[in-house]
Amino acid sequence: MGIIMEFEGAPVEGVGEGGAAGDVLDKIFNNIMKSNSIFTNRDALRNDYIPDRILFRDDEIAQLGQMLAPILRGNKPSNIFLYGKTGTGKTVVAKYVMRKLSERISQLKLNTKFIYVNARLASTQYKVLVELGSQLDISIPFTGLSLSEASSRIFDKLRRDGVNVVLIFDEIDYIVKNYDDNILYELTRANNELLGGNFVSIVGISNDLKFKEYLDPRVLSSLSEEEIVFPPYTVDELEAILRDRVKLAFRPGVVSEAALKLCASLAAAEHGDARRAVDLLRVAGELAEREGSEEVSPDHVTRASKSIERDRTYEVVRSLPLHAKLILAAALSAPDETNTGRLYSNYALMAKRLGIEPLTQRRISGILSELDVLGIINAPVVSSGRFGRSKRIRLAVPRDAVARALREDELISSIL
DNA sequence: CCTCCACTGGAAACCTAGGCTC
DNA sequence: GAGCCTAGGTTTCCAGTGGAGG
Repeated sequence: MGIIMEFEGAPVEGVGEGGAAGDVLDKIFNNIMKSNSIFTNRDALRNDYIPDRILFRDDEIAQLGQMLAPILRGNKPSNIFLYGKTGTGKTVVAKYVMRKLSERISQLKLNTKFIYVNARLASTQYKVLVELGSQLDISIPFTGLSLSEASSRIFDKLRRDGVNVVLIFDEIDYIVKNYDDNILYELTRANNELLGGNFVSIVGISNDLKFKEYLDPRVLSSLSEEEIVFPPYTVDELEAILRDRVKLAFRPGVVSEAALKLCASLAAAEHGDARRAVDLLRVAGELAEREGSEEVSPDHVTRASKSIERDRTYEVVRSLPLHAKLILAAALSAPDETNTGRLYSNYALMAKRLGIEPLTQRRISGILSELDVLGIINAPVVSSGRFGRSKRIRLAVPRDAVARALREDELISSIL
């Protein structure tokens, strides 16, 4: 297994072989080592950071704590369902409560484990079970087993070891929409199989408020025995949250009041998304630091906002499967707006030129819908009357970011 | 009000990689 | 090691459809 090195941010230019390179590197390293970094604790701005106190979520924390408290007596808590839009604190609250409870559990020497699985990363039912297994030290081959075989291996092990599990299942809507709710059924059913007082409880987290409509009624009734709804943050709340993080992450006085307010209002415009607010702050800070600025200004925030979008696009496109990339390559070389048929023939041509067998139009239509969901393209179905019905396709992200990510792929870069 | 295009999107069949059984 | 099984991706088949132009 190789080591993949990733460089974040702007490429370092002018570093070649020979004498000058050392000087450049020395300069970079010295800058980093200088103790007067504007950051004091950059980690406090990472999006997996869980602060010691979470603002404006006291009720939700209390509710979740209350619902999960039975595990301290070794009893099974209800299955719980958390929902609210992105960046409303669902994940952070869940992880926070999980951390606090874990402390108690280890004091009491209870055999209960918390497991966190994100369904966007473990994107198929089978992968969810593999992930679940790996966190419980049960090795499940990445293919070859049936879902029920894989889940009974997990249950067997839990029963043998007498382990209770609270599964925090983030972005649970992802698997349910793409497949059906088999594993959810398997998992909620687990308690009947696990005799002897063991339990598996699920804390499901969803961004999609309508997600429940996709669920089988049997699963729904057992999955959402309890629910907590997370409202979006207001601008004032976002400001307070940022102010809190600024204290943790930056040297005093570095972040200007105007910059902070701008972060808050930009994020508030996107349905009160705290994650976005903190991301903006972090990237703005990194920009400021890289430029050797002593202050994070509103200008840094504005530029951060653009750079975040580019980075996201770049990351998403880069990790796409080959044919999805080819479709984007075809879309890049097409006019701004096109439709399925035209894009398909363009794509098929490119594929053949690369010696790749093109997928069928039916499949491409499906991939286009997936790209639409990812937000890379915009592809609503429109009817042009006599001229048929098709997807109206246009890129929804900056062209240059897509192009940069595609050029990374050796095969595709050869025809761009 | 009807027609008919260029697809869409559901359903089923098929393919592949890999584990399991004997 | 042959033969069987499954999940997930793809192909095949096809009925269904919104609305501009007649």
